Amino acid sequence: MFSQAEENYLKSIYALQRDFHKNINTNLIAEKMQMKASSITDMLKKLALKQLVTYKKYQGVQLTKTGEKVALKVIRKHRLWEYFLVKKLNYNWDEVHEIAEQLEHIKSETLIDKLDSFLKFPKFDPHGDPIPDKDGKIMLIKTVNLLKLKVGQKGVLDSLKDSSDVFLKYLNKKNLALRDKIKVIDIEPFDNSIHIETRTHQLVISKKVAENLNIKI
Amino acid sequence: MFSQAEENYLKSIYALQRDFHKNINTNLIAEKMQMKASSITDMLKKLALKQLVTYKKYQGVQLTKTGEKVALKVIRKHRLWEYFLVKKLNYNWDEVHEIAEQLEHIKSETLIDKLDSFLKFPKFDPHGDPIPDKDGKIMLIKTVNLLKLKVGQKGVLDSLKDSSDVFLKYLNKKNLALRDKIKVIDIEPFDNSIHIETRTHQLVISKKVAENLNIKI
DNA sequence: TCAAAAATTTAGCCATGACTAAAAATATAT
DNA sequence: ATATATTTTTAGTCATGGCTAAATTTTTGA
Repeated sequence: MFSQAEENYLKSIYALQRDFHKNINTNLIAEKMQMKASSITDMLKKLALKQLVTYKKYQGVQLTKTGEKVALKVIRKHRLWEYFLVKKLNYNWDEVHEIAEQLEHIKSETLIDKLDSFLKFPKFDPHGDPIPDKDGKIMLIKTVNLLKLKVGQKGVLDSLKDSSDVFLKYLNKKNLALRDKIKVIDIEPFDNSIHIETRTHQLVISKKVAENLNIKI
Repeated sequence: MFSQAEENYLKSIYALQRDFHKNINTNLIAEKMQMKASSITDMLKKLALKQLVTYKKYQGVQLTKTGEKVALKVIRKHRLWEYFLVKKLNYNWDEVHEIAEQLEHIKSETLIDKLDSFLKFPKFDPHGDPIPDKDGKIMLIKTVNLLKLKVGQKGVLDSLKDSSDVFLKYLNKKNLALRDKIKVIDIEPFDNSIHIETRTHQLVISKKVAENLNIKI
């Protein structure tokens, strides 16, 4: 139906839309996908022709209803495969992204629902992200990033903005895991670094780290 | 490392070599892969450059040691994924080929060995074909095709030459399964059709069917 | 408001891997 | 032995999806 390249564009645009809630521009997509802006323009024209995005020259893009449905299907596949890799094949959460990037493009009408059933219909992937159901319905948990908390406030680490292996390895090293209770002890005005406390230990994290931690209050 | 296209060529050449035990020519590959001979020539040149086959113009090809190793890795992946699809996701044996054709190209140093371990190191795929181990060693079972049996001779249906879904559905319909005991009751000289008997029933199969059934005596 | 900067698009190129049609080499049959 | 048939290769085309460099449009700031 759609090529791997097309699916990857839709997925990226979907993610950017969720983060920025506005028309997504060429450079943003280029940066996210680590490609050149001219390549993006080319593809946006093709996606527009196929009615997967609405695109007006120089005005950025938006997914159409169809485009969003396709994106959600790819995301569903990605997250179910990640769950499979971690829960059944004993991978660590920081090892599965690359492989799931490939598996998400396997074409079959039935495969992903059978996998879903085999896995007993998990609701969240190993990074805390919700898995869309077979109708593309996705459970949106309300979270804020840790930067928004004030001194003394508490919350639970729910999911991550960045799920790259470097970031995941950082969290491993610092002994931070999903579902950990986190309390803000102090905020350093000079560099916005944050002193936090968990059930087991205390540590200082940088602004950059904090903005990638989604907290449920 | 290698593209899907390259891997598919190597796999096809491997299969043809196993069937014909000689240099494999362009047309044979073209027919097996359902492509035009000119496309085959193009790719053979590329594979030769990468030392995956030895190729002399107009003389056909042979896999090199490396080429064979790559082919066996792809076959290992294909068969393990087929086993997974049938045993874990409850697919029927006639539904898994297409999906495994895609899954066999997933790139990862560790995935297939973890899958192998998860599946408890199966030795045969759902069509009775041996699964190469992680060193590419493959168990070769000595079989003959059913055409070779004489009236009165008995054997066990071990595996299939053709594993296409049409043929598998035929076997389902006729109630023939791997490991069935088969006895030749009569051979019709006019069209070489064969009257056979299993533990449960009798039937007549055509020459074409018979030559695709591998029998262990 | 308008010149410079930034963002975006266009034009043209490249690799991969398919194709057709024509040319060349090999095999076959009288 | 050689003409014909068959097989294989070559040459040139196409689609996909990247790229660079240049042109164009939009945004920004004095």
